[in-house]
Amino acid sequence: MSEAIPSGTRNTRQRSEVLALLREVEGFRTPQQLYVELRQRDAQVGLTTVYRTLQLLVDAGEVDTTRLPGGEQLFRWCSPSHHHHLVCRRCGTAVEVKGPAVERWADRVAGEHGYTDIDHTIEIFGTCADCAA
Amino acid sequence: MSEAIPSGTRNTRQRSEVLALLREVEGFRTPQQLYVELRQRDAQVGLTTVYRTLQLLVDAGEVDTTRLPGGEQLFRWCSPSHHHHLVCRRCGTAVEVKGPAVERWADRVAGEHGYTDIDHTIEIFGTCADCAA
DNA sequence: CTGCGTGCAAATAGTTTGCAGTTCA
DNA sequence: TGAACTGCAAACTATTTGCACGCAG
Repeated sequence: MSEAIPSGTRNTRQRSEVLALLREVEGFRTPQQLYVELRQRDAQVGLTTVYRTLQLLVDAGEVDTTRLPGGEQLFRWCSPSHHHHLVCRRCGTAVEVKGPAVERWADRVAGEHGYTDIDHTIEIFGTCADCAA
Repeated sequence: MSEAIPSGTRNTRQRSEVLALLREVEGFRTPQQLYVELRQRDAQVGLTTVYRTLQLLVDAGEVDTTRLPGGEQLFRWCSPSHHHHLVCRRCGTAVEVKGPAVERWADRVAGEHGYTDIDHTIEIFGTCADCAA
């Protein structure tokens, strides 16, 4: 039932807690934030485990990761299709956005310069309507 | 003559060394790399000073900064106009690219979702022709 | 002169790892 | 049962800061 836990790994209480939280929140979170939120809901999970679980999920392609301009890692439960994010720099709420034209632009530009094995990062940061209020 | 050092600050040997190196190299560098390269050319500059000088230059808008997927900060001497980078993930060589259409897309998307005070990050990573050889 | 700049060493912050004890399959 | 998992504490990495001294203006 609690599918989502990568196969070949164990389904532990801690992992379920992390997964459950990730699926509930709507934006990106740092491992530290997740740790705090877990404690608030009385979920007994160590910070180390939060980090390890997140890494596990990233490897399994079940969560999406990016970085704050300041350098901390952010994680978010994420739909599998390729897209980018519009992230509130205050509360972390994120909106998934698509931009097929942008993808094409990136590939074209890279190709024109002789670059191969292209990958790209597009993040839009702003203050969401709620936080701006 | 060695203009480029932000006004209101002193023109020291160390700052000139950092600036000179930045202007010579063509790609992004981490503070640590710059520090090593400076020592190799017998420029006596402390790591702390490298960090402080880079911060100074970023504040003055004279260098451009971004992050490696791993999280370390990268700095590059950079032309003043707004643009993005196509960075070789192997050697750090970077090409400045412009994409007015992308800028507009980012602003429009953000606005549609009620976000304000927009900023964006667009980085394209790839392997340059030389490194692919 | 005089205060900004420098560099060492120590402090931080985020993240990772070693290891002994615990737990799932 | 026994390998995988957990969590504490310690290790690490990148970066920042405190402070006494030095040099630019």
